[in-house]
Amino acid sequence: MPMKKTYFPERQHDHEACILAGMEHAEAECESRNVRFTENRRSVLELLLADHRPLGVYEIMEQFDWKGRRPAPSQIYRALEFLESIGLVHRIESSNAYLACNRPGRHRCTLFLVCELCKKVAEVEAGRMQDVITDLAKHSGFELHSQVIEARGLCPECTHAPTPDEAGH
Amino acid sequence: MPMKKTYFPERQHDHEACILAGMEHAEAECESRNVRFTENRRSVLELLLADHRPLGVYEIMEQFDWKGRRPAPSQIYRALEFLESIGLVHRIESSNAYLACNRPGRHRCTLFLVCELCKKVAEVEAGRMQDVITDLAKHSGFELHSQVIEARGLCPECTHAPTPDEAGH
DNA sequence: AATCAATATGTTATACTATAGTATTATCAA
DNA sequence: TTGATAATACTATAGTATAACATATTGATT
Repeated sequence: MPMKKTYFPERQHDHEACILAGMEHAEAECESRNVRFTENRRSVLELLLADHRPLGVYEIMEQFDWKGRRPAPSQIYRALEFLESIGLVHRIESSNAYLACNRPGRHRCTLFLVCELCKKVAEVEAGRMQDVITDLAKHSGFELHSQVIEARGLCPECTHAPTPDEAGH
Repeated sequence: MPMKKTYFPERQHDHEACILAGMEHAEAECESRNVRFTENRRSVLELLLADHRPLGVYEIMEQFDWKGRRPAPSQIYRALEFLESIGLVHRIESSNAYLACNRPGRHRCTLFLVCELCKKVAEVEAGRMQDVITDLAKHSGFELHSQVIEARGLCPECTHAPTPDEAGH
């Protein structure tokens, strides 16, 4: 019987390394696209990478303490828009919140598995779904620009032992 | 070559009959579930049925003129929550807006095709996608509760002739 | 170095979306 | 008629998002 692959971040993964890798990838991505990876954008991405949950803009604002100042919402939105445009951040529509991409550049189409308890999100390659949507759109004469595919439910850990401790994180 | 089926409401369909059918179905649905189809709920559904676009809560509030009073947001939200819970209304996550169900009780799983220009929405049966999601969730040890599948792009009419007239509706 | 265009930020204001909480009213069954 | 349940009315507030305009930074060009 094959081991199940959860796609959710492992409880004991090296989170420091995980953040670092994310920042390094971002660095490289900006360089290769010849766009600027400014302090603003860097700070927002760092905050998002620090968590495997999507954060609302006001959560980001609260944690954002860049040189003692408080950023206005538009600052955050601008950074998010930029990060999203180059695939470093995803917006989770059903949560109105933003998630640092965990698998940069690897997915043709992504299904997000959103845990309703601990809020963690897994990104799953969903090429098969992309094909079905493309097909259905074509048959409807619909010119497809983008799609949103999100599943809501309980992650493996929360299914098994949904404790306040897990939920609290 | 087979005729394309758009799933979008036909320009010349009998809209009066369409609204009436929606209200009658709602009536029957509430009766069979033994829940109350109150004035509040009725009014909100009527407003949604009058349009094949999803409406924001504040759009609904503006149009809502029940006995001269102005409802508070929570009134509308309560009606929407009720209508959604029995499948008469869908929430379109990527628009933060609400749509009267066009094909009540007919779909196992729905893909929404959202036109970014005229805002009309088509509901397409997406059983194949449900199967794929169920499968992916199972392999991730994810307990699936619900899913959101929305495509954004241009409807057949707007693809062909995107005029202000069409967009304006 | 000085200039210019393009990009990004700072700031203020405002609009839109959503929920909490409490009091009151309507409905219906016992 | 009383009591339980469901629904509404109302007030307040929290959270999400954009517009508009001024300023500053960057980097290319002269």
